[in-house]
Amino acid sequence: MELDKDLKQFLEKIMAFANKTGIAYRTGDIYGGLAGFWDFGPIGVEIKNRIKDAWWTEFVRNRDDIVGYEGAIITHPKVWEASGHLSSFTDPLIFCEGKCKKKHRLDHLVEDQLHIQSEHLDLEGMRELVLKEGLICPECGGKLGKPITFNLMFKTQVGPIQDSASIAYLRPENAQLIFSGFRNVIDSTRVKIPFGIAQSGIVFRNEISPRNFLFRVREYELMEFEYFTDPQKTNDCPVFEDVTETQVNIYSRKEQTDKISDDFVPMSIQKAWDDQIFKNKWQAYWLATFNNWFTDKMGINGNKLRFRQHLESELSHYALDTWDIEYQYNFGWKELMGCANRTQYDLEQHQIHSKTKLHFSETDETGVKRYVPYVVAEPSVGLGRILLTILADGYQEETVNDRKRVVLKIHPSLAPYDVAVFPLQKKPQILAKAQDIFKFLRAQGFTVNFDDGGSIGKRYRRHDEIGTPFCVTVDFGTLEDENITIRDRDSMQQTRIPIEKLVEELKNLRNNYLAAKMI
RNA sequence: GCGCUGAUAGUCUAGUCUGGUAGGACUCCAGCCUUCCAAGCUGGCUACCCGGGUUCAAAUCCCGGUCGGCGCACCA
Repeated sequence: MELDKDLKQFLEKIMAFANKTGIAYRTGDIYGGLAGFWDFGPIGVEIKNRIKDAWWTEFVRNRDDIVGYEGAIITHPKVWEASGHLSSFTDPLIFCEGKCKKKHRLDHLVEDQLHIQSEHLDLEGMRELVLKEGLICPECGGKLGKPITFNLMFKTQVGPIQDSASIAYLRPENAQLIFSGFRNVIDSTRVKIPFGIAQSGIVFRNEISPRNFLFRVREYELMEFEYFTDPQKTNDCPVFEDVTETQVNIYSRKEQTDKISDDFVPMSIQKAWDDQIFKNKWQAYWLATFNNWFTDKMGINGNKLRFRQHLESELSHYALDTWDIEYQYNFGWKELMGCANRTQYDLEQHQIHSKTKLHFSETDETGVKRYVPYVVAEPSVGLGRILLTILADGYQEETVNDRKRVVLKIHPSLAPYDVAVFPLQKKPQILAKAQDIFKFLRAQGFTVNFDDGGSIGKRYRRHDEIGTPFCVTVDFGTLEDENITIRDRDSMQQTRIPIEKLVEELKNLRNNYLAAKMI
């Protein structure tokens, strides 16, 4: 059976599937749900934790140049003042109640139509002007409604007294915790430039319109790091060789604005660098490294990934150049990961606002050198988006014996269970033997599920659906010869091996999963 | 946030127009049977998104809200 993943309904199918299998549910479901917020169920939390662990292992534990950090969710308000988030995100808006229903910046309307400065007016002041001066919608001449203040940040108060001094914000990104904690990290550890500081944590954004299941949400876990270099050596990337051969799909500004080519171009990282498509070598390195991590460790189809450069008009206030790695969802090519070159902007801002020196000192042959480090790359990826991508990419429907088989073909290292153990029959000796193997595998560090419910076929299907890569079945023969059957999720092939080789075999199968798939 | 549209068990759905005992399939649970790919039989659990209104009577009609989808807008 061919499953058309481009269909508009595909994501709804994934949502129903995730709900049914215990991956994700609407939060407060019994009360009707809350838009933009999701709970993760028993299966979802396992997959999620494995993705997170894979990220941390790859980019923190297994690297000499990146250290970890974990900042507070409710953040010192000055942090957002310094970063520019506070001033950039309190736009007063007003809606047209006439024909066009469009939204307008109220401060701009007041300035344009009345030619007065709006800077010192609050929302109420501007509202009075609208009524007094009879301002109308500049689009269609319709009546204007009640104005609102739009801020992307969730606000809260700290302590029992509610006044302006008690206002604090839930962080909309982890990055500012890293920047505001930068001084402490360089003072308390022996990091050497170039290096990165990584953080995985929950962030909050009061999105106007949450959409597409786990894709656009108001609370999510962001895994990101800031990679700092000497501002004079932003292109000194000694590990660039590791990625030069990597083949990626490039969708640069040129492809997006040229009428002639409005499609991405496949090429190697080396060629992209030679053709000056990237402005910074480290940024190219990190994008390529993540591309490989998505395909090799997350098992995501590389043909559905592309590198899209932000247009000038899209760039954030702090960014010199930003590239997204996009995935081709059924609802279009959308950002899976962003990687901005944030320059020295943030550290310099915090240096000014905090009156604390945020420079790095190092000694070389020419003497002592001091500088504010330069963030060449900030690879930033939402955990929920990876989970969604893995579900969308791995969900398959096949026809087996005229019946539908739903199988989640996710990388074995991300599956909620490493292996399931079944007794072929509920006979006491077989049950006991299966229990022994179950306990043995668990003691060996595998995440194991024991299932003796219903028929053997039903158990295989149940585990196909949640992505369990291997099932081990104990039968009468096992009692005689100590052999069991390993059944492979994707191919449904069965192999009979001795119990003593089981652990080794499971590890081999898991480690060679992608290579075996290629053949 | 605006416009259009929808919401019935864990899942898929019938019933809504035309108000009158909410039905089926799959899943799940128990039992029997069977024993390497969702087999069969019997039994069981579980639902009209929420709040008002109209009515003798509302899943059904009306109003408001919530949540989803699509489009627009938004996405530093």
